[in-house]
Amino acid sequence: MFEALDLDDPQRAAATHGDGPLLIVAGAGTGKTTTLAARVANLLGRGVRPERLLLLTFTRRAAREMLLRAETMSGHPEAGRVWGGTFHGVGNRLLRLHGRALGLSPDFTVLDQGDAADVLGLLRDELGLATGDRRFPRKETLASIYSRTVNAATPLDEVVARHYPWCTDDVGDIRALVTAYTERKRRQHLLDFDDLLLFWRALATSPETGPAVAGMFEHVLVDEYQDTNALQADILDGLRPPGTPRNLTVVGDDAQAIYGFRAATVRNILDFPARFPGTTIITLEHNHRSSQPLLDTSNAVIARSPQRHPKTLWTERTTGTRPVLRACLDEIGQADAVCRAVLAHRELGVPLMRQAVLFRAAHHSDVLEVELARRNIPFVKYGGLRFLEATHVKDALALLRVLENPRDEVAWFRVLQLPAGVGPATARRLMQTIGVYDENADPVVTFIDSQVEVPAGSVAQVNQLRSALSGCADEGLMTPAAQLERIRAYLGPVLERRYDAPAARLADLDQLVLLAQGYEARGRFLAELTLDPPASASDLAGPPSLDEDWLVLSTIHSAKGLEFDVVHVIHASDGNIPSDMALRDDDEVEEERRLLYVALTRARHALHVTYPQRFHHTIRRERFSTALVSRFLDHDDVRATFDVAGPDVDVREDGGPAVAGVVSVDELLAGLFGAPGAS
DNA sequence: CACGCTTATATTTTT
DNA sequence: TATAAGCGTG
Repeated sequence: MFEALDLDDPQRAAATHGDGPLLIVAGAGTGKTTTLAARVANLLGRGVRPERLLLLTFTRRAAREMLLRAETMSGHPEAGRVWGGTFHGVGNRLLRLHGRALGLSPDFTVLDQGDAADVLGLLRDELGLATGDRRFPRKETLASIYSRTVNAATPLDEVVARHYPWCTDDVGDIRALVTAYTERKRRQHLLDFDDLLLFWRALATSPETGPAVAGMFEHVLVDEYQDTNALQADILDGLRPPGTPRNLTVVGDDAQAIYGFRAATVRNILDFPARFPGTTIITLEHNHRSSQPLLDTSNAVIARSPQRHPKTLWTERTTGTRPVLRACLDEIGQADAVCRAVLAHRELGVPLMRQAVLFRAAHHSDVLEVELARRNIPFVKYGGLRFLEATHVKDALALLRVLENPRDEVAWFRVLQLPAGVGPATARRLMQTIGVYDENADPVVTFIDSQVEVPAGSVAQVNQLRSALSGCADEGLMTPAAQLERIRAYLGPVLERRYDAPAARLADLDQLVLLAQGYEARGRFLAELTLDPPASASDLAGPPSLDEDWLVLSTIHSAKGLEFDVVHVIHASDGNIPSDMALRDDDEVEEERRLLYVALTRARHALHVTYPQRFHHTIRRERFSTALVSRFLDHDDVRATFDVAGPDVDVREDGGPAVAGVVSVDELLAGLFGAPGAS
């Protein structure tokens, strides 16, 4: 079955490898997705039951795509029954099945990073840490400190000293806070992202449950291994029963490690052969993606990385256009240059969907997005979408969460403050009254049935909340979507009271109802939404138009593993790549270099790298600074691989307004040919 | 005690 | 930009 598949020799060796640990060191564009999918297909072909296979990927989307390909390759219709997903997603499923042995209730609530920060914020108040004369770290910072400590498996003092030095004096308080946080999560059946990994490891390593869990899987395959952390490595270690062959396959590229901020460590790849004796190592160096001129640039950039596992990528596609490095006057000039290049490639036959604009931080595309909208160039943006972080979306989900887990304190705290006139103090008192903290109480029923004491002006609104909850709780047969419809009806007036323009927010709630369609169980919907939130506006609303073409905008992180015919990297200036925020030590700077490398290696045929020579600070509006090209590109040998272009002086001169005549002609033409309603 | 106002402040990347 | 903390008012 593999003969038809067009694998090169090392790929085939990896796909058909028998039992025992296998490390595939796969350079960018060397077809690791194909190889991994082929290996899954091969295992299925050898008679391994799909449900005895575990495929761990970085995103759920990656798992889906890989299993789809495996299904096509193998002609095996059951690849869908393979256990596939992220570490967190699989941990969630396993813990709902087997968590009872660890004292977990199977209907625990999963907290995302924001929820975790909210819990920490509540405790921060309760412990009186915010009221001192000293500033205490913000709840978001506290959540990062906690998460980093857990994932890096490093003592708190060290993490704080190294990554949060300004919090050194607060370590004692942070420690007390974390103790309270852990205790509260346990009492309220809450698991944060890190708990999913911690409990999974506990499940896998416990003498009681370990053998059963380890026995579930005959083969385990892990993608993007360079971006896993110490905790995840421990989990893999515990995932095979002692004395059986370690049928563990990991794929990764140390040159593409970009999740150090999440405590990922390249040690996992480097130490793999030592940790799993008898490891077979296969290196993929044959690049099937990029033309040689683009590889020359990528190779030159990564060659300066000091801690590199040396690899020489090569390709048969020795011809092709050279990449372009373009300095622009300012962000407007950059947006203009990108639009022109995008349209020029489209004229040459590259659809917008095969082109991507990549950037370091989500807000780097703001100016470009305005320009694209102005020119009627459709696009979807990946990364940086904060749909689930919007207050009104959190409110709706909090109502659902209260119904699912009546002990969920943060959800109650949010829900009870929805009626006007009820603030933090009243909410806290109500939570005591209805028994949120009482293991044997049913707070939802108590709240609905008993007359609780609230401020006189709030009675009517509290009754509306009561009736909304009872409307959802009454019927056990109501689907999550139907419950959300009821919640939306309740929240309508609340949003109208609170916001000037409630329409857009109500539309978000409609999206939420749509996302819930097809789910039978409320708990499952909540957990999956948390673990796999919509990654782009198109995930929510569907593509801009079904028969239309659209440009991809993405953070570099979210573009990991993807490829495009044409890639435009923007804001390639020092301060953005590398980010000013990531200059604390050499390790951080090197991670930024690899980030640029990841961006460059997404391109198949053409690559445009641009940077504005002057850009405005979004914070202090009046100020702008002069930017230099990224330090990773500012070397003669790197520049030599580019065609270098200067600013587009015909667009703007020294920051003045665009030439009036050009604009009015464009507007005239847009009026004649543009879509109805477009200016 | 809630809420609307002001001022200071810190900003990346994501499961 | 958006959140947190502080202050005055009802």
